[in-house]
Amino acid sequence: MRLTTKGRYAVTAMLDLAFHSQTKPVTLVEIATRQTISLSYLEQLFARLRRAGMVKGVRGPGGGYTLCGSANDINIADIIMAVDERVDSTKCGGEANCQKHQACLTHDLWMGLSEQIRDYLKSITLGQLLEKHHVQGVAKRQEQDAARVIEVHRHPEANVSAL
Amino acid sequence: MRLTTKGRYAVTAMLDLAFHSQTKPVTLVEIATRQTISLSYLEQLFARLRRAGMVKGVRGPGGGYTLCGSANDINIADIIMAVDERVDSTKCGGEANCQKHQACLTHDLWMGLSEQIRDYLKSITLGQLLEKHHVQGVAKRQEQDAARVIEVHRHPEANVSAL
DNA sequence: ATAATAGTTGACTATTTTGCTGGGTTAAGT
DNA sequence: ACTTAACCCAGCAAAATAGTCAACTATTAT
Repeated sequence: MRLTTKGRYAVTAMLDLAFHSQTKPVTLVEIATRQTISLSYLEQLFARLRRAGMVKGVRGPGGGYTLCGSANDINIADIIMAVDERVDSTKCGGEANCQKHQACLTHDLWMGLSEQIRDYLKSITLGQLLEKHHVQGVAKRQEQDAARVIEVHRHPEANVSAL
Repeated sequence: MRLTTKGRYAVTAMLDLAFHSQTKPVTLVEIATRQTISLSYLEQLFARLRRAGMVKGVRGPGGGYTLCGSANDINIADIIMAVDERVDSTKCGGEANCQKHQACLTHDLWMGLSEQIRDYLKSITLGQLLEKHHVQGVAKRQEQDAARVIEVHRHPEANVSAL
């Protein structure tokens, strides 16, 4: 399991998609502008995500991408692995032909850790993240509201609508 | 929090160090040969680890590196962050000047996830990994012993010492 | 039919990271 | 003095990352 900016881009885009594709397909152009990711880079990422069966492309006017299935059925580990292009990740790929015992020991340790991380990310779904964020968002808005109440007392003209 | 091969090298080297520096300092040459990492790359990694206060260098003959403190006090997240050279990691670095609300929302989501991963890795120490591995190692050896018993019955000449 | 939309593909470039080489200098033990 | 090692650089080649460009194909609204 590797965590790079590439995976972050993919997760971010999928989050955006999950958030906006409730009613209609979302175009990559929208995601690109919202998330400030280059369109063509998104195209590459979504090509992999589509091949992994996580999103579905809808052609023609009004088209775009939608999630395949519910946001609650899509976990973070799968997204990252879909775009990450697994490359053996070890020099002695689990083979028994590795003479260097010590190397294999620590190598085993790392693999175990990596697996733990993967399991962990597998237990987190897009739906959970959105849900969690929703809660946080509400909390944050409440904070801001409270701050605005205080602020209004000093600068009554600053009472702008925040959303 | 990023997980790359660089971090893996660092964790691997630290595991090796924790395992072998019980009595005396361990030279980078030893680690390099055991873990098949280039000496100069190790030097770079250990320069950072030293600056982070995780290892102590001892010069001169009989010198090498030792852990600063117990293996139970060194967690994985700190090792990775020490070598990883934090580079802002976000375009709108938490600033309030980011107009793109939507971008910040999903960005927040990712940051939250990243933090969860970091907390998770912070909860795992070198000592725990070594301990865990020790248990696994014993179990694996027992498996192999059992397999050898079976094997001996078929090919008595294959009774080589495995360790 | 045809134009518009939008995905598909592949090649191509710039930048960054990675892993490594080799040259030193400095401190400490013999 | 001499050796052993940490320590410190400057640079470098290969790979990965991030992004670009352009031609192409499939779908659908009109």
